[in-house]
Amino acid sequence: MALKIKRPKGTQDILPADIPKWRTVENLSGVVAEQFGFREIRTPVFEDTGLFVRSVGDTSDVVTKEMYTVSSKGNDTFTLRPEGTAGVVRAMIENGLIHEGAPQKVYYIMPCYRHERPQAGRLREFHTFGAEMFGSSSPYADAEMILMAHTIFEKLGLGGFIELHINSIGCPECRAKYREALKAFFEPHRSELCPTCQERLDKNPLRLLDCKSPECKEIASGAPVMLDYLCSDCREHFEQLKDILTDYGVKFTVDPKIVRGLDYYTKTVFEFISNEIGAQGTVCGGGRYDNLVGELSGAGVPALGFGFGLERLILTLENHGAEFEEAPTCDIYLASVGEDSRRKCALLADQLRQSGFAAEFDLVGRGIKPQMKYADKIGAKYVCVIGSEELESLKAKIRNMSSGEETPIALDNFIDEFSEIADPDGGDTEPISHEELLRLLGAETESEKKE
RNA sequence: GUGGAUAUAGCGUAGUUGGUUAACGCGUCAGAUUGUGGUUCUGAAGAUCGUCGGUUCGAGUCCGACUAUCCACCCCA
Repeated sequence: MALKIKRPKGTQDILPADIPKWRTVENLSGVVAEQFGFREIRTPVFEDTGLFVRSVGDTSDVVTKEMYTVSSKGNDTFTLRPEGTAGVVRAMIENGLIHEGAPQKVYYIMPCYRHERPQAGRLREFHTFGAEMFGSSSPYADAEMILMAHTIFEKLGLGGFIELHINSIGCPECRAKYREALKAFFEPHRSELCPTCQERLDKNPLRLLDCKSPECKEIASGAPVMLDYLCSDCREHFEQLKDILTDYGVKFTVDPKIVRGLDYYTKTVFEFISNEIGAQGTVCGGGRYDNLVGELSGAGVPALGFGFGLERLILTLENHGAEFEEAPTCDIYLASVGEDSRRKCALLADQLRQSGFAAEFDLVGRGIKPQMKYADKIGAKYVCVIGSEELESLKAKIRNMSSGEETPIALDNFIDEFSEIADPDGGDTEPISHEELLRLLGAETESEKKE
């Protein structure tokens, strides 16, 4: 009986046909990040459990019920990272990079893991693009991060479909005052709140604000607003940020309900929201976390960052009819008739590849006609049939599969002659470069505007 | 953890008020005169109808349980 092995719940296979859209998003994000002066960083998939408990917060849902934690030999416990920031901050501290010249700017693309019930736009293994900046407390840094995310979405053609919401949750001082004000406001309504909100009232009153139960919403509608409690420093920071964004022409909505579920945020928090991919509309989230580096290392280094979910971004992209085609790679298919000719095809394919071409030949023992069909299906640019006649005369024909045109070619000078036929301009087989990709996408968005 | 929906060949679907060999499209494979693609035509392979149990002379079709998936709550990317 065949074993039925299924992929774990909440995971996804990314198939060859899906790769073009993934590469588009990954490459474009990387190009933009590097334009902003960010360099790529890669950190381990698992970290010491304590790192997440201390950074994400020991009362957060992520830490209390969504982590994949394993115990290692000995007494150590490790956790599959539920988000990217903590590990990156740890790496920056551990490798001394936070002491290099400020600002330090890094970006990353990494899988993350959270044990939740899967649904549209929510997986147990998901991929994030993230960027973090260390050493600047200027609101220009906040704007820089937001502008960078904004630029990526614009370049992907999603400008009109993703909205930016921003808020400030203040520093520990003014937030503490606000928290007291919230408690004072909700306390009289305690019995009317939903059970989870009753708990929140004691543990994290801020979270009361984005409860979706109608009763809580109703009560919360009259609650005090964080923005009214900001200290002068935090208020000034937020005002400047709004001005800078306005200068950039980046549209935003001030949304006092954004509080974020990760404990390390201070001052600026923001989300980019797509309203067409189901209930999980937050494509991108981020903010400032000025105290996290200090809590983990003692060094007072202000920092901020953001992350977006590649799956959610791709969902948004697909919902707007963006098409991603697989680019055919095969330059030449060598069709064989019989074993002697197949041997010749195999050797020729090897030489072609060494000369930089993508070459294929029959590996399953098909007849000539099915081989032609196969060559057509994989999008081979050229086909050469090599049978007994060609082996004797040493002469064959190269067929251009899109035009049907045939050109004679000598088997004993195959590589050179094929290079001239297929490669008159001197080389086009390189994978697409970042610069090229950016140019292509830039050109596309411009032409779209004209239309 | 809590709700709701769904479960038929590799994929997408049809299967009327339960009735004999479960249908169609795509895909796969093979042919349509001698060694040649994209169209068309013909044919073939491929399904214990999610699993287990029940009702019935008879169940893909009704009932129950289980499992899985999806959607939503929650949370967040």
